[in-house]
Parts: sequence; C-alpha cells; structure tokens
Amino acid sequence: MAKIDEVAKAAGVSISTVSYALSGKRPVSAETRTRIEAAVLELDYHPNAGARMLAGSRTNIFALTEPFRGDTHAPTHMSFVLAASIAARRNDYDLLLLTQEDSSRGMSRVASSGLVDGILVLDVAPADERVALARRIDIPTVFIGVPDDHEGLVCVDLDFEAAAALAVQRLADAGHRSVGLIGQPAIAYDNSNFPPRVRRGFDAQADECGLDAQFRTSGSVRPDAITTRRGTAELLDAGVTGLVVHASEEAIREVLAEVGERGLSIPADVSVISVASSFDAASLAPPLDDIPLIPQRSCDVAVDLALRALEANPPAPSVHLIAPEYHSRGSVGSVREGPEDTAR
Amino acid sequence: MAKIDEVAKAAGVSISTVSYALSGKRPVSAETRTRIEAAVLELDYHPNAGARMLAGSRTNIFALTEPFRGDTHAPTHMSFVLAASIAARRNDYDLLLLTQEDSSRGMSRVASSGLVDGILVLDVAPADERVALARRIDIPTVFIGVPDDHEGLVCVDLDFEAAAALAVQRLADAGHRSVGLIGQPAIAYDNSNFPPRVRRGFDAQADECGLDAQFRTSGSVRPDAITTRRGTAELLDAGVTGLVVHASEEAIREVLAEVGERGLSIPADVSVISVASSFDAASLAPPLDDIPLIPQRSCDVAVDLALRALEANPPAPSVHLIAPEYHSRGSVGSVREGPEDTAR
DNA sequence: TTGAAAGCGCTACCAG
DNA sequence: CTGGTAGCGCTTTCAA
Repeated sequence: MAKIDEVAKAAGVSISTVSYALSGKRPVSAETRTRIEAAVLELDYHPNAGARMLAGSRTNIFALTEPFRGDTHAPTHMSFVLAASIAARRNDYDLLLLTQEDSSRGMSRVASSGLVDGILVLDVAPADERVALARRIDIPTVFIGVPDDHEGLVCVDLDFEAAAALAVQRLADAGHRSVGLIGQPAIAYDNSNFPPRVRRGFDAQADECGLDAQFRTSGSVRPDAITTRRGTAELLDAGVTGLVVHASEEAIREVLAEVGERGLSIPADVSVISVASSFDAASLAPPLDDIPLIPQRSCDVAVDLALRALEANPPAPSVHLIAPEYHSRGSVGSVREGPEDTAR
Repeated sequence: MAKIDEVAKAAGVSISTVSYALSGKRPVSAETRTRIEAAVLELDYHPNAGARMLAGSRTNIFALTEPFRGDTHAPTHMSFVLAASIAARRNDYDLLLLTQEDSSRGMSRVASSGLVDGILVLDVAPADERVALARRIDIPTVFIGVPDDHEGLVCVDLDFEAAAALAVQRLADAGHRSVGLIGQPAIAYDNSNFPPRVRRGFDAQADECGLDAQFRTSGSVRPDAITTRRGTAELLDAGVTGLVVHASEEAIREVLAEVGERGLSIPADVSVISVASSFDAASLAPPLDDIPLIPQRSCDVAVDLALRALEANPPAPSVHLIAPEYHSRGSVGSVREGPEDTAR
C-alpha cells in the first residue's frame, strides 16, 4: 500500500507532480514522467480510492439499479448488467449494484453520500418509482428504457416502436395482408416498458398499411409452451401469413414447432420475423430475420450520456432511441396468391 | 449536502459528538442524541462516503466478482447476486460489481486502491484463476463455491456431496437397487465447481449402499430436451427405478414428461428426487421431493464470514459446508417387487 | 515545467 | 459524557 509521497520521493519529484503525471491534467516533461511511471511500477502504487473521492470531484463509480424481480427474463437482464459493466469499465468506472432493497432508498442513499457520480437505471417499468427520485436527486441519472412519464429525464433504448413497425412494413412489402404479433407474457405489459412499445408500433404500422392485425401473448407470467402454441395456432387458423414474434428464445421455438407441425414451411407458407431478440436468431431452425436488441449499444450510449452529464455543458434531457437494424435471413417471403384472391 | 459541522452547530454540540452519536462508538446522553438526530433529519445529513473511507478503516463496500459467462444458468446466478446484495445491505454494505474480463485485474485493482473491504467470489470454477489472487490480496475474500484447490481459502457452499448422498440414501432406504443421476449439461462439469461434487456424492453413496448407479447429462452446453429425454429413456430402459435429478427446471420437466409418456407413475413405478434445485420443486407435476440450493443461506454466511474477517480475531480459513435439507413431497416410494426377485 | 500547501469531511485519539 | 484536533491520502490552487 504505497502512498503518493513515497512515489514522489522515489522519483525525486513533488507530490503534486506525481498527481499531475498520473491524471494528465498538467503537462509533465517526458523524462520526469518516465521516472514517475517507473516508481509507480516499482512500488506497485495504486491511488487510494477514498482520498481520491474526498479530494477530487469524481468517485469513478456509477450506481446501477436493477431490481432483479423474479418474473423477469434473467438471461436478458444479465446481458444488460454485463454490458453496462463493460461500458463503465472502459471509461474507468466501477458499478455499484443496487437491487430491490427499496430501489428508491438505495438511490438517494448513494447519491446523497456522494458515493457515486451518477446512476444507471435498468429494468424500467412503465410507471417506475425511480422516475420521481431521478428528478429529485442532484446527480445525473440515465434510464435504459423509457418510462411512460419521461419528462425531463435522460433515457436510452432501442426504438421498439420503430422496430415493430419495420417488421410490419417488411411483411406488408412482401404482400402479406394479415399479420400477427406473438408478444411477451401478459404480465410484462404492466411491469416492463418495452413490450407495450412493441405492440404500439405493431398496431400503428399495421393500421398504416391497412393490414389485418392480431395479437397473442406467449404466457401469463412466464413464457409457456401451451399458451404460445395456442396463440400461434389461433393466428394461423385466422389466416395470418406474417408473424412478428417478440418473445423469448424458448417461446419462439414453440412458434416454429407449431408452424412446422402444421406442415407449413417458412417462408413459403408463413413469414416470421423476430423483433427485439437478445439471443441469436440466426441459430434457430430455420434462421429467422430479426431486429436484435443489443444491450451493448444501449449501455454504451447510457454510460456516455452519464459521463457527459458530469462535464461542463451537460446535454439536455432527452430520449435517445436507437434505430432498429433489420437482419435478413430468408424467413420472409412473398405471400402466395390464395384462393380468395383469385376467386374475386 | 449538509456536512457534519453543520449538524454539530444545529445540535449545539461538537463535531466529534455527532460522529460518535451516529456511529455509536461512544456513549452519548439520550438528550444529546435526540438533538443530534433531529438535526440530522432536519438537514438531511448523510456522511460523505469518501471522507468516511479515508478517515475510517472501513469502506462499507464489498466487491462481488461474478463473471457472467454466457453458458451459465442465468436465473440461478441472478438469485445469488440478489441474495448477496440483500445480505450485504442488511449489514450496511454495498456491492461493487466485478464482471468477466475484470475478474482478476478487477480484484487486485479494488483491493489495492482500498475501494472495498472484502471480496465475495461467485460462479467458482474448479480451477479458478481467482484462487491465486485471493491468496495474494490483503483483504478478506470469501468464495461462494468450492474450487478444487481451496487450501487456505474461506469457502461457503451447500454440501453438494452430502445432498447427493442423502438423495441416494433415501432411494436405497426405499428399496431401490438401481439408481440414475440426470446431471447438468456436460460443460458444467468443467466450468463449475458443484456439478462434479454432486456426481461424486452420488457415486460414493451408491457404492456405499451397493446400488447400481448410472449417470447421464441433460445436454452438452445448455440443457436440451433431446439429450435429457434420451438420457432418461436410457436409464429407465436399463431398469433404473430411482432417479436423482440435478438439472434446470426445464430439464426436469423433460424427465417427468418421459416418465409420463411411458405410462410410468411417480412414485409407484419410479421415484424421483431433485437435488440442489434453486426453483420450486413443489410446483412441478407431480411435486418432487427435493434438497434445495438456497442462495440466501450461502450468501448470508458468506457476508458474515467476510465481516468477521475484518474484525480483531478473524476466523481461520475453512470450507463451510451447509447441511442439505430434505423436503418430502411424496415422489419417492418403495420399490415394487419385480419378477426377478420373486423368481429367486 | 515544477513545488508547496491548503483543504476535502470525517474518524478517533487525547484531554477534560 | 463531551470537545478539540491531528491526521487519512489525495487534488488543485497559488507561486515560482
């Protein structure tokens, strides 16, 4: 546990020069810097975090609030936490984990004790209690997700509406007249912010294109095979030829299984697009066109925004929507002219 | 952002009295304490974290290393992270998250900068790189899991060997002569520390009881239905009447499905016990006897050990194995006398 | 380009 | 039971 004065002595310079050499906030001659760096390595010097926090204006820590509710999709959430951690570390920041210990109390605690420089909010609910807190707190807070009431907040997320709309548009372009959305488990439409956004985008674009549109969930609380199968079956029975799926990998497998068991093939008989998937839609059988949800992208932007909020000219509050990217894998085909059409 | 001197002034006492009143490290008269508490509330005072870390000997932060590898079972890992977080908070500690590429470097970084008081290690591999680091570092490190080489380390975990042995013993007691273990995906036997421990306990106890014992995995990389089904089928074909399952909820459902489709009933024809399950085995159909893995228990002990390691008389390094608890739900029955037995 | 020194806000020792 | 105060190890202003 060498201290800065030992480094200074070893390098034959003053304490302040060591500090500046390490922070780069003041020019230091190449020769001096070399000596200091050697001393640092020699003594295995690491600046004391507490002293830094006290003397400096930064703690180099962001809080990450992630309730870890039991009903959420664990793999997706883990991806976001990991992506946030990587993005933070790349900017020399650590993450302090705040779980459901009263997410609000944790936030105000770390904010008012000066433990963290900013807060990243994950697993955002449509009506999220952390929204009110973010407004009250005096450190930058970035939401990864968009709550219903986001006035004055900084939010980052995939543009789910646009993603769903893009999928519908592709189907419409391919001639499909009747499309269906297999969504998340029903409860997610209350607990999470993005499933409703996908649904809105889907409905709006279907309307825009004059398509017949229907919706089914993939379960009530968690994805379940029965509900997903039945929902898919109902849509196919109703003459849907284009499916947009916003569901877990397991649920999508059920959708594909149902399609397969009916002897329908993709894309000849039915077209399928996965939206906001955080798994690899290319490894499904058959590989599906998809518009992926990339945690890394959201988290990179979020960390960047948090960092910029600490600088002199903080960016104004706003919702950063990440443009959807469509990946073609051959699961969308032109609609086959059906008997109704020729009969007319 | 009120400071301690403002509180002191407001309460009409000295700074040190405020400090002692809040820490409880020195007796303070009831009346004085009341005035101080009033001032604290009034000014919304929260001690500055950096100053505390610098002046005091504690940071009130533990690091949590959790690689978040892609091939792990996310729900279980999330449970552990959550349990660790809750245990830490209950002791007024926060958790700093260290993820993958950070695991080794991150540990030494936070240790030598004095950012954290101790480290909790999750997702322990049999040959874990963090073991060497833990020995080098000068702050307490607690492993939640037991690496192969755990000499001199503090480890906490469910006694997986004993859990598996207990399950086998129950089957033996019920008269089963041939038992099978449906385990984790194959890769977990290299990447994680506990699957091999379950298998060892299973084999040892079967040997001890003179039972015929067989083993199958539930997949190669992730649990998969096909492998699980086939493994179950093979065991049943081989005359196994007692199944010990150490697998994910989805995999167990496949096991039960295979048993059901063969027209076998539980426990009349086949007995099934789930070991080290971190989901609710009571909600399966039929409800299964199980020996649960309770993240909360491991994490409570781990935090407690970390805390005690900071005190004057730190406990000696040791492996704390948590005794397995058997929950009966009627999925184990006496073995039916088969033709071979009566023929003798 | 470098150095000296004044804090940052708290804890804990030494007095009383 | 309470107060005064010397640091904790760094960052940053002011001087040179």
